[in-house]
Amino acid sequence: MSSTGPVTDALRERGLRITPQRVAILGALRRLANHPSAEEVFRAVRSDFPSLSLTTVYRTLETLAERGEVALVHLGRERARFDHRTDPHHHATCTSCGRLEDVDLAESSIEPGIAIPLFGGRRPRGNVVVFYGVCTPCNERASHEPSARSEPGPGSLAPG
Amino acid sequence: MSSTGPVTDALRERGLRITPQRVAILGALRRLANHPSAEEVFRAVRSDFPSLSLTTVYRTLETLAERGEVALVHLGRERARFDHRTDPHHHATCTSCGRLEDVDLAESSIEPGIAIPLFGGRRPRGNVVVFYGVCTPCNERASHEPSARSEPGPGSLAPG
DNA sequence: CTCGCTGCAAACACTTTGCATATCT
DNA sequence: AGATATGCAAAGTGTTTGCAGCGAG
Repeated sequence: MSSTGPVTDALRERGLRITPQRVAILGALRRLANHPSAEEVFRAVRSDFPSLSLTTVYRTLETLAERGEVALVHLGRERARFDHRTDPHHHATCTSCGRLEDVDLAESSIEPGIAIPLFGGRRPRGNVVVFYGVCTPCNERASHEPSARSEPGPGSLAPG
Repeated sequence: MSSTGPVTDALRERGLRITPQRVAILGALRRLANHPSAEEVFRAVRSDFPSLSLTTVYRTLETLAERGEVALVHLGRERARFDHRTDPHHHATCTSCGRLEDVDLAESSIEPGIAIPLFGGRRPRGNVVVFYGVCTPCNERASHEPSARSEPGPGSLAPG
C-alpha cells in the first residue's frame, strides 16, 4: 500500500506502519477535532470499520502520543482526551458539560520565564493553562431553570 | 468532645461532625503540605490510627473538597492529590519524579479577563496553570548518568 | 435517641497487558 | 520472511458504593 495523504504521510514520518486502523484512527481524531476520548474515536471509526477494537484505539493513540503526533489532555477526574494539535496552546472547558476548546494565548502572558524554586530557580520547560467557565448552551439552560440542579459537571477541579 | 484547634474549628465551620478520623485526616493533609494522594494521607494517619480505612480517607477528602475546605489537584494520568490551600494559586511539577509545589503568580499575568469563545465571549470563572520542568535532584541525577534512561516519569502531559 | 459516619467487601470505569493470529513491508 | 500490529479476554489501578453497625451531638 503506497497510498498518500496527510494521515498516511504523518504515520510514515513517525516511522509507523500504515495500517487501515491507524489511518482511520488518526483521520478521525483530526476530523473530529473536538478533543475526543479514546472511546469517542472508537465509536466514530467503528461505523465504517466494524472489526476495530477499543484496545487498538488505545494502543494507537498512545503510540502517536509517544511520537509527538498527538497530545494527551487530562482534566480532573475525566477520562483522557486526545488533541490533534501538538503546538503550544491552552484549553478552555465548560464546568457544566465538559466541552473543551482550544485557546491561543500569547506565550508572554503566562510568564514562561518565571524562576521556579522547585526547578532550582530554572525556568519551566513548558506550561499548561486551563480556563474554567460555563459555555453558552449550559449558561442558557441554567437561566431557564433557575432553581434546578446546576450540576457541577465532570471534574470538581473548577476553582472558586 | 468540645476540643478546639484549627482543624476542629475548620470541620465545625463546614458543618461536619468532628470525628477522630476527620481530625487526623485534615491534620495530616495540613501537616504534610506536599499535595499528598489519598493513599499517602492514609499511610500517614494509619501509624497512630490503625483502624482507619482508606475508604474513609477518600470519603473525608471528597467531603472536604465539596465544602471548599481542601482542593483537588489532578495531573495527567496521576492519581488525585489534595491541596490544603484553597486560595488561587498555581503549581509546578517535576516531569521526572512527579514532585509538586505551589507557585504564586500575580493573577494579571494569566489574563483572567480574556474573552473565551467557548464561554460566549464571557470571561473565565477561573483558571489553573501547571508549570513543567525538572527538579534539582532529578536534574543532577540526569547529568551524572548522561546516557542513562531519562524516564519521562509519571504523566505524559509534559509539553514539548 | 437520631442521623451521620465508619469499615468492610464488592462494584466501578477506564486503561493496560498477555498471547496467538493476521498484516505490513 | 520477519517484524510489527491487531483482537480478544483477562488483569490492573485508583476510586466509589451498599450496607450494617458505631458514635457524635
